[in-house]
Amino acid sequence: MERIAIIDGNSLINRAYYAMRNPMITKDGIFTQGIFGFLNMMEKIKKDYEPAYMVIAFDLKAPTFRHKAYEGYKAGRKKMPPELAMEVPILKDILRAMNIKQVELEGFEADDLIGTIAKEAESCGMEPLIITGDKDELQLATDITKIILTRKGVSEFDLYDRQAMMDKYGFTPTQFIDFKGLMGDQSDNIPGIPGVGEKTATKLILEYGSVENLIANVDNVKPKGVKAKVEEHAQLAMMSKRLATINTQVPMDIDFAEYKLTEPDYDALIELYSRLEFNRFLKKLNVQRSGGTGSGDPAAKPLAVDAEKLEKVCVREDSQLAELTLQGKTAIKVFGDHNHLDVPQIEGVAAVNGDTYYYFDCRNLTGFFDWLAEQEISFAGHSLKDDYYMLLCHGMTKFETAFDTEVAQYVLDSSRSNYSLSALSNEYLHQSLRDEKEFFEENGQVDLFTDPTEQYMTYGCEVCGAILNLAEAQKAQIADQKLETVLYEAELPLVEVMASMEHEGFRTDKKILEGFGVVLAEQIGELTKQIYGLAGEEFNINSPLQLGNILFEKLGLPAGKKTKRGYSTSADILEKLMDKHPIIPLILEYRTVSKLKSTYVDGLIPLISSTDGKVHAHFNQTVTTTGRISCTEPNLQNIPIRQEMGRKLRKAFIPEENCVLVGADYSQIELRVLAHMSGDDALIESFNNGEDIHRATAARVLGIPEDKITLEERSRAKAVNFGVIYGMSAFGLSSELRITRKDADEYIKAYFAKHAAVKEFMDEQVKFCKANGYVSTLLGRKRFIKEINASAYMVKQVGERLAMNTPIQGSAADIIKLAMIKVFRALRDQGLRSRLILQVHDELIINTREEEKEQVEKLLTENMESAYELAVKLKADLNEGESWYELK
DNA sequence: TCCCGATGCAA
DNA sequence: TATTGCATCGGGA
Repeated sequence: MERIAIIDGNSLINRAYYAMRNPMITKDGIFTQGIFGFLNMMEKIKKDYEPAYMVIAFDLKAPTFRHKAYEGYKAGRKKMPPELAMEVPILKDILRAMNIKQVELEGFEADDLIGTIAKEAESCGMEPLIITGDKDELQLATDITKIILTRKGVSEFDLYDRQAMMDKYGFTPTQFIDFKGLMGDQSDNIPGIPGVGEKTATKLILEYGSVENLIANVDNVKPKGVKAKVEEHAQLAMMSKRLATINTQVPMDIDFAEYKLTEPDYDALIELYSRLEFNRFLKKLNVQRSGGTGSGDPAAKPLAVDAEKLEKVCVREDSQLAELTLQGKTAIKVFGDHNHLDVPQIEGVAAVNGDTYYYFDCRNLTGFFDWLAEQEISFAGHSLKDDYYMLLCHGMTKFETAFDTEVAQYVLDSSRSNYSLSALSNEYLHQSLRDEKEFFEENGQVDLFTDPTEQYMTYGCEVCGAILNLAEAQKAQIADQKLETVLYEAELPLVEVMASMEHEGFRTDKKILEGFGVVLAEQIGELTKQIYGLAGEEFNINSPLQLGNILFEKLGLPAGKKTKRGYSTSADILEKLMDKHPIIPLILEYRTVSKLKSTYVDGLIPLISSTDGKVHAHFNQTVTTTGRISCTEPNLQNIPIRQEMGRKLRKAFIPEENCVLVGADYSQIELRVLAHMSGDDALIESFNNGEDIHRATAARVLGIPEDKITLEERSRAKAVNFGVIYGMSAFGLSSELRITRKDADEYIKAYFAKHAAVKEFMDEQVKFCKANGYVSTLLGRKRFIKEINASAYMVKQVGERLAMNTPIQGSAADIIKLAMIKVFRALRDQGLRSRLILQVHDELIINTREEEKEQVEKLLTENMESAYELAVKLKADLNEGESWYELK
């Protein structure tokens, strides 16, 4: 007889949720314990009973026929907590991915659907198994239909058929309904007969068999008290029985073929399990999937490396190194602290080369880094820059990059926020891999008293294995998507350059910063005093909330925009109030000064390494959606320059001894890229003639000669040029230029009239993106833009702007990355000691040995200008100085 | 303690 | 209601 498992979805997830002592929650804040318990229970049922069919019944919010019969039905039942309510839709997604049928029907409870299905199944010759935490469903038991009732949450269960039920309760499943009709049910707010409890109800049922029969023979009922109660509440008892009766005649279509258990949608399931961090289920899924016969799943092909089968060598003595040479591609993972303030300590290095896994215990080896530098190997890693950084700190200088799985994934999809090896391992390999923190939490923290070698060795092998397997999978996708150029020509060669820039660092004069800090502190004190005086009270000037209240409530200034919390106090609002009150300029001044002090003085000083007096910023290659680099701790890409007061900070950034700073910045790189990509004749001609591009734009749009263009007109044209790059709107331009929307609209029209090719280019980007879901840069870098086909107007508008901006910003990023690689290589090839230390989107800075200055200036300019050939010349402007301040 | 909104710095 | 970032602060969960 084929079994069909019929599961009470709401009941089971409720039980699971309350059974768990500790809440389960993912790092993204999704509660998962209900789902987890549910799935465990389901797995157990599958294993123990091997049903051929399965269906899950859910309740709907809509009122049922019981509510209509008795308005108090289920009144006062406490609602599902929101944490659990959030889990239900996710569970439903999982069931869908498992290809398990779900049923729900307006006007009926899950009980009724379950009863109806069970009855139908039985009549079709199946053996129904009902899985629930709800005792009421015991009434559905027959000689064939069995009820599995959860006990102690969901970890154990009892199985009842008709006989088991009679043994336990002494009456039949049907009598169970009569029993409830008499004693009622508090949880469903079924009244029953007041004063009749479990004892009396049991006695009455055993004697009279049913509620109807009891009422018919009420005269015989003893004792008198009970008789009176039954007489008085006969109607109530009948109604209670009706409420407690599960409807097995629900009008629903039952097609058992839909309930047949089949193969799940593995990819969907993996995605969901990954998101829910159900690593155990993930692992089980892998086993099922690879063990499955002929499902024809391409992802089930054998992995390149089986970490468990590698020969494992632990190198703890220098003598072992002497006998060892490595060649060719090597997966690597360096274990060390990622400290940028001091020399990072390296615990050990894991490496897979060929069929052998090596773990080098660096705490015991003295010649390891010299040895490693001599090996003719190319590295494959995940976030190799971090490994390189640590190795650079220990004397290695040259690296060959075979592959980086983090960078590769960034090239495949730059919109992700999580590039962790464990996430990618789940997605590509369907193997769970703990991240470093999880691993050491599970295996005991490393401390002074325990030898961590064993742990690092075990974990390193898993990591290196995953890297090699992941790399193979990614390479195929890189080829499919035609991303080879951007990956192999730009991103991978850049890894070493980024590591080197971090390692070199930027020398920073702490004394200058501290001196600046003192001056700023004095100014802040003075401004604070004056502001308090004008406000008539003391308050936190840094709090937009408090400041807004002072300005717009107490002083009664006209409020501009509102924010979610209150009045906007941003600079552009305050500037409009400049003449309205003397406190305004003081606030703006205070803002400027305190920004400088908190972010750029107080924030920067602790990041200066005491070892070498430099800041070693973190450059990140996988953060921006467009292909730019980003920079943190500190962010050297936003050091002030526009205002003189802030610009003075740059005096603290200085070259090393006997060195000078040499920098060069691309002139109008994004507009040049636009000229090239759009092929706009007017733009191209202006660039080729070496014209001032903003002045030339103004002249064309306004139809007057260049030499008649005023500074005001030039500055407007400049804003429009920026606007074009950003995918401008009339609204955006109008607020930027403080002109009416209509004027801005006309300006834009006039601009596009004179730059038809630009307009055409922009339209084409949007059109392409709508058709293909992505846009591309010069090197073929892609950015997927899901907003582009959104139904909401605003969202779609955003998508269109991204489609217009990304090819330009991204292509400029491509070009400077190529330039960085060329410059880095040129410095090395020419045997120079000068080093690239910073990139700021269109600018490169080299810490230059004085004696190498001319050579460096030449190679920097030349390599930047020849990085990529465009329809217009690339121009780089050179600067030099004794501090970053002087590079202007 | 962590997280988000507001703000402001850069290209 | 203009693109891409990061750091700081206040204030609330």
